[in-house]
Amino acid sequence: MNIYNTLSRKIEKFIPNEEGKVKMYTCGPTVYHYAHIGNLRNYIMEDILEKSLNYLGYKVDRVMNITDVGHLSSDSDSGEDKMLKGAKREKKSVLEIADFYTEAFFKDCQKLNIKKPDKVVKATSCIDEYIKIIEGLLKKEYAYISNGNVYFDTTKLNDYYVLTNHKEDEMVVGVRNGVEEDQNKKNQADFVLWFTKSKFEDQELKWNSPWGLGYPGWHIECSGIALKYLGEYLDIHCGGVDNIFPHHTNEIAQSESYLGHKWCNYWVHNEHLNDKTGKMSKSKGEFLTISLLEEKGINPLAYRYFCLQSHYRKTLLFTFEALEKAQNTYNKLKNKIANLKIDNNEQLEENIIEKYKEQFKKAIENDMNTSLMLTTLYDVLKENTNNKTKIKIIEILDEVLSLDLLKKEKIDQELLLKINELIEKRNIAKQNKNYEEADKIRNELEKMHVIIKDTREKTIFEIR
RNA sequence: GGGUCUAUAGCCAAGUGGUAAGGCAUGGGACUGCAACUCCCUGAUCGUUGGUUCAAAUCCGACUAGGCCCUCCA
Repeated sequence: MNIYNTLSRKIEKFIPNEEGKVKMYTCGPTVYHYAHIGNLRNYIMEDILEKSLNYLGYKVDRVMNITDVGHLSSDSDSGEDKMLKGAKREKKSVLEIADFYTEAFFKDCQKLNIKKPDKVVKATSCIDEYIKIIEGLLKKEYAYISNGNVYFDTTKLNDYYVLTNHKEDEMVVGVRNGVEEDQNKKNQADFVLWFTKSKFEDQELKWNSPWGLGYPGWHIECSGIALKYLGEYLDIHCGGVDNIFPHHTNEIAQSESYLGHKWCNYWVHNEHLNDKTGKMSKSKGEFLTISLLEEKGINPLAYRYFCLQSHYRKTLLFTFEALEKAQNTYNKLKNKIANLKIDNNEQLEENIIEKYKEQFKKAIENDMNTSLMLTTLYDVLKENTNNKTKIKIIEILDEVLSLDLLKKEKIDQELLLKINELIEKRNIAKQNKNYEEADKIRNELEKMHVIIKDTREKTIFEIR
């Protein structure tokens, strides 16, 4: 497989440390609020990556963290803690908030057919690991203590800005509003590993440490969890492009200084979902959640399709119009597939299956080109072969795409009776040329989300 | 100001030096009582501008526009 590596800024051939196995770490959500659909684009693409690697025959060992502690909105020990802010907003404890939104997050994932990673780890469950790493960094003098907090000394590294090519003197400090500089740091680029001094008097979660009662800095969390669950050598680390700096840059600094060798070979970053004003965020513009889309009549899987049409390294512009079109496309595709009727005498054409498995593989290997993966689907539909073979191929491809292409809605028996009754009534009306009555029934069915189709033999229907 | 990414039809896109895939939308037609579904037909000098080359959407330079990052973030 070829994949773009932020470390080299090039598309590289993917070679894991251990043949046939992939150790993959993906930055998870901070569970202080619902995920918006922009966040979820990232998880959809990571899901495709994991499933693509499976498709290529790799055994993927994947870990995702849940940030349920100490996510400061600023570098200094001022500002607000996001978890705490969420807790205050809803008058709950930090842990209650974390549990609630973790569950909400995985519910959204489920609706989008995003597989839950085998290992999902809460940040608060690995405090000992962070302390161990910080102690190691202090011992090696990569870290120092200042006014109660422990900081990472970025001047100890030859190349701190491996991911970005930033030049320190040309960086603007506090470019974002509300960022305060921490006066305890020795250098501008240093970052906190452990806080004991906090201006939050009501910080709920604190742990004992060699440096006093406190809580971990944000970046140490991912390093700690990855090292604990995936070992010293990581193959792939994923996240959104906004995490390249400082989060991932700092992870590399901590982990490699602690380990004394290179840590992760491939850094894979997903581009954002933008609205017309730019990056979607929880703090500005419309806060679009999966539930909100559903309220507007959008199938979550149509949103998944919308994302797959594009490429993970390209910003994608969100509009309701574009999404509705994607839903239309998705429905058409499902219709076409549903119309493939199998004749029992049909034999699977293995050479055709192989041909498309290969085509799909090429799309994956081409830097995870999801748009080409979807094209493969359309090629299959047009292929000169029997339906049994087509369905077999679609089944194989859908293991990666996860669009429920072959899934039929389960219909409640009572509803089914009602629908058939109405259809029959309509057909009688039609026979009597009572079209007014026929159309009335059709409208009634439409209100029940039942779309009918008159075919030569009989009237069939589907539920949207 | 610095870093980084992007630019192909109304939209999403393929393309990896040999003369622009595919999908949706649009328009036309078949089918239908009218629709829907389905099927057939329907569109591009590839942001601008120099250069390299027999040949450039593709390589190089400049410019333009936009996104993201520069200590919240997917």
